Amino acid sequence: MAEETRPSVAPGALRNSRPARDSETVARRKRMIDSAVELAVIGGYEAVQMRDVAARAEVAIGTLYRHYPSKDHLLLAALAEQATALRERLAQLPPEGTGAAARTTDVLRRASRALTRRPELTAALVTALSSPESDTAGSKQDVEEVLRAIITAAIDGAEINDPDGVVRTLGYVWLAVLSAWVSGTLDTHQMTADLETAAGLLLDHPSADATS
Amino acid sequence: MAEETRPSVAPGALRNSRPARDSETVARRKRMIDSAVELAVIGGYEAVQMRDVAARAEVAIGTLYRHYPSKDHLLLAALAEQATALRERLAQLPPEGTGAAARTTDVLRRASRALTRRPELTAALVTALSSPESDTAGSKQDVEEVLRAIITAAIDGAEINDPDGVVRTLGYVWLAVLSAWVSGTLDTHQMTADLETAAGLLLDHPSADATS
DNA sequence: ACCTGAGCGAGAACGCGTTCTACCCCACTA
DNA sequence: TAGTGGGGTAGAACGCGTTCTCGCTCAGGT
Repeated sequence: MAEETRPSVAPGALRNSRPARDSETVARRKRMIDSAVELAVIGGYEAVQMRDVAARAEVAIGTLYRHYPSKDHLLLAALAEQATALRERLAQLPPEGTGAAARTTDVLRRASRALTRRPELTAALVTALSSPESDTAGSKQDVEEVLRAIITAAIDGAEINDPDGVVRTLGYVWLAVLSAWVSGTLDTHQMTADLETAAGLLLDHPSADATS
Repeated sequence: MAEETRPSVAPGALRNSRPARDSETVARRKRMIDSAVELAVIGGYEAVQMRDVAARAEVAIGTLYRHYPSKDHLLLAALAEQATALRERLAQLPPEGTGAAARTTDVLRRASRALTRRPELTAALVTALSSPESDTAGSKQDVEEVLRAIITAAIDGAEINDPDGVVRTLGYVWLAVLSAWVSGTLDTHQMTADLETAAGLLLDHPSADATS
C-alpha cells in the first residue's frame, strides 16, 4: 500500500545488507562534518546552521542530531579532525631550529599560519571549543591533548625542569590567545607575538639570559 | 547610596524632573545588573534569561536591550563590576609572602577561592567572557586588564625580565584555566594547581632552581 | 502653548538550536 | 512468515535571544 511515492533514493545499487548499511552511515557522518566545515570556511560559526548542514549533507535534521547531539559536538568533531591533520602535517616537516625555544616558536608560528589561513573556519571551531556545555568536556580534552602533543613534539629532547608543566602552560596560553584572536581582541600578529613571548619565557630561562 | 526609595513610578512629577529622570535611569541600570547577578548566582548562564532579567528588574525587555545590547554585554558589565570589587578586596589584605612567586601564588589562590565561592555566578560571567561576539571586545579587554592589574599588584617590586610579558602570559593562563573549569574539564583543585604551576615557572627561574 | 524626540512599557514576531511526532525501510529472529 | 527494532526522512513544535511595533510620557526648543 504505502509502497508508492518513493521515486528517488537508492536506484541502481542493489547492494545487499550489512556492510552496505555500515559504510553508508560512515559516508553520512563524513558528509555531515564536511558540510559543517564548508559552511564554516565561508561564514564562521553563525553560518553553520544545523538545518543547512543537514540539507547540504542530504540527511534529515533528526539524523544529524542522532550522530552529533549538538552543534558544538559537530564542530568539535570537525576540530578534532583538523587538529589531527595539522599535527600530522607539522610532524612532516623537520622541527627547524636548535634549542627548545626556537623549535617551539617555529612550530607555533607554522601552526598559527595554518590556522589563520582559513580564519572563519578556525574561528568557528575555536568558538565551539570555548562553549561551556559540560557534556563536550571529553571532546575538548581530546583537542587540547593534540595541541599539547604538537608542543611536546617541538620541545622533545630539550632538558628542562617540569616539561609537562611547561607544555600544559603553553597549551593554555595557546587556547587563550586563539580565543582572544577569535573575539577580536588580538590581531594575528599580536597573537603569535604573545605566544612566542610565552614560549620564550617558559623555555629560555634555565640556561642563561637570551639578550637578543 | 543616593536617596532612591522610588519603588513605584512616581507619576505626580513632584520631583523637579531632570535629575529625577537621570537617577531613575541609573537605578534602572543597577536593577538590571543586580537581577542578572541574582539569577546567575542560582542557575548560571542559562538561568539568566533576558525576559526574566527584565521582569525582575521591572523594566520592559526593550529597555533592557537599550542599555545592554545583548545578554553577553549585560553579563560582561556585571563581570567588570565583580572583577573590580575583587581587585579592591584583594588590595585590602597585604600580599602575604616574600618573593614574586609566593605573593603571586597567594593572590591567585585567594582570587580563585573568591571565584569558586559562587560557582554558578562565575561560570555565567566567564561564559559571557568567552563568547565570541566581536562587539564585546572592548568590555573583554577591560576585564582582562583588571585581571592583569591583580597579578601586577602581586608581582610588583620583583626584579624580573619582561614583567609585562609575564603578567600577560599569566593572564592568559588564568583565563584559559577558568574557562576549562567552567566547561568541566578541570576541577577547582586542578585549576589552582595549574595556575600556580604557571606562576612558578614564570617567576621562579631567574634566580635559581626551586627544587621543592 | 505646541512640537519633537528620547526613553519606556507591553507584547508580538522572528531566527535558529533543539526536540518531538509520525511514518518508512530493512536486516534479523522466533 | 510475521514481528521487532534500529536508523532514516520530513517537518512541525518549542525555547530563548533578539528585534520590531505601537502607544505613552515628559523635558526642552520654538
